[in-house]
Amino acid sequence: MTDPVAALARIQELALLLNGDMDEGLAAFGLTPARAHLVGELRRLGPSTQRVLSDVIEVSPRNITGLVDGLVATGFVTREAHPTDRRATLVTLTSQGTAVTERLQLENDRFAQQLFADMPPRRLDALHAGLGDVIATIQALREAASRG
Amino acid sequence: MTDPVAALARIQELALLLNGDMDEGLAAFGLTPARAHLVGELRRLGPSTQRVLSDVIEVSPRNITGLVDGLVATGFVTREAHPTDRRATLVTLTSQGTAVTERLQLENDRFAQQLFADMPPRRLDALHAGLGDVIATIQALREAASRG
DNA sequence: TATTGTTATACTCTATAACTATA
DNA sequence: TATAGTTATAGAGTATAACAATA
Repeated sequence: MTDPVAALARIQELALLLNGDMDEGLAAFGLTPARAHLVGELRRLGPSTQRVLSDVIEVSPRNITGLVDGLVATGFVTREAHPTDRRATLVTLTSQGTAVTERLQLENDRFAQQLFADMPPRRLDALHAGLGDVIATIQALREAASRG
Repeated sequence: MTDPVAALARIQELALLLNGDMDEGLAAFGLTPARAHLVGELRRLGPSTQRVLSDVIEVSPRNITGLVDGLVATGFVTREAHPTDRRATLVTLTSQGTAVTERLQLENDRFAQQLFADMPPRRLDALHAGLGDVIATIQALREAASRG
């Protein structure tokens, strides 16, 4: 009989560990967490206006200006003229930016393999299912809360 | 047959969700994550010098000065004279600080109950065990990496 | 008029380095 | 000489508000 509080504590401990590792990994590539987030969305979306990035990342337009400034200075992205709207700029991954995001993805996948290499498939299935339940429950609780 | 990459992705998604919820919860009590961490250690350790807090939280002494400044300004802690070392100050939780940390603890526990209320005990056990394995594996990988 | 992105301003978290007061 | 905590300085992430250029 596992104590729910102990189970949550384990999730929280794991979140902390992964966060630390992730931030270190990003720093090794010259990225901060916030900039990596932006670069990741850019990879998913393709060239995007700052306005779109602001909506997707859920951060103020002013903040996007700062993040893009940093990424331009470190060579991950460029600002290009928008073809039809002269108010807007298109933020575009450089080849370096693309290469780094791809390597990050590969590292992440390799880490996943390492992490579960010794876990029996049954146990991995159970873990995956349990995590899915927890995520679903959190989302349900959120919706209930937001509906009042 | 669960894909390890999918399992890691779920852990990362969950970490993100919990982080967001946690930060919101703290903000509702007037605490930032960094200040909440300090207050939590203070609860665990009792009145402590800034030097000790710097070591425990693993953050520069200068940063502790800033965090304590903020917590003093918002009424969570006080700076008291150290009884024997006149260079040092003892950071002490106020009654408000104590009350808030206790409420945070209660909320966390209540959240854990809610989160797992509908999960069968077997499944909770499996999740708990799987998480323990993952944490142990990460720590082992870290040690291996730090030994070169 | 509404929208895009900027400048202006401010707060938090983080760091290193130099300095003061004490040990 | 070493330690505790500060001031000085700097960079990153976050926010709101005012403003320019453009739609």
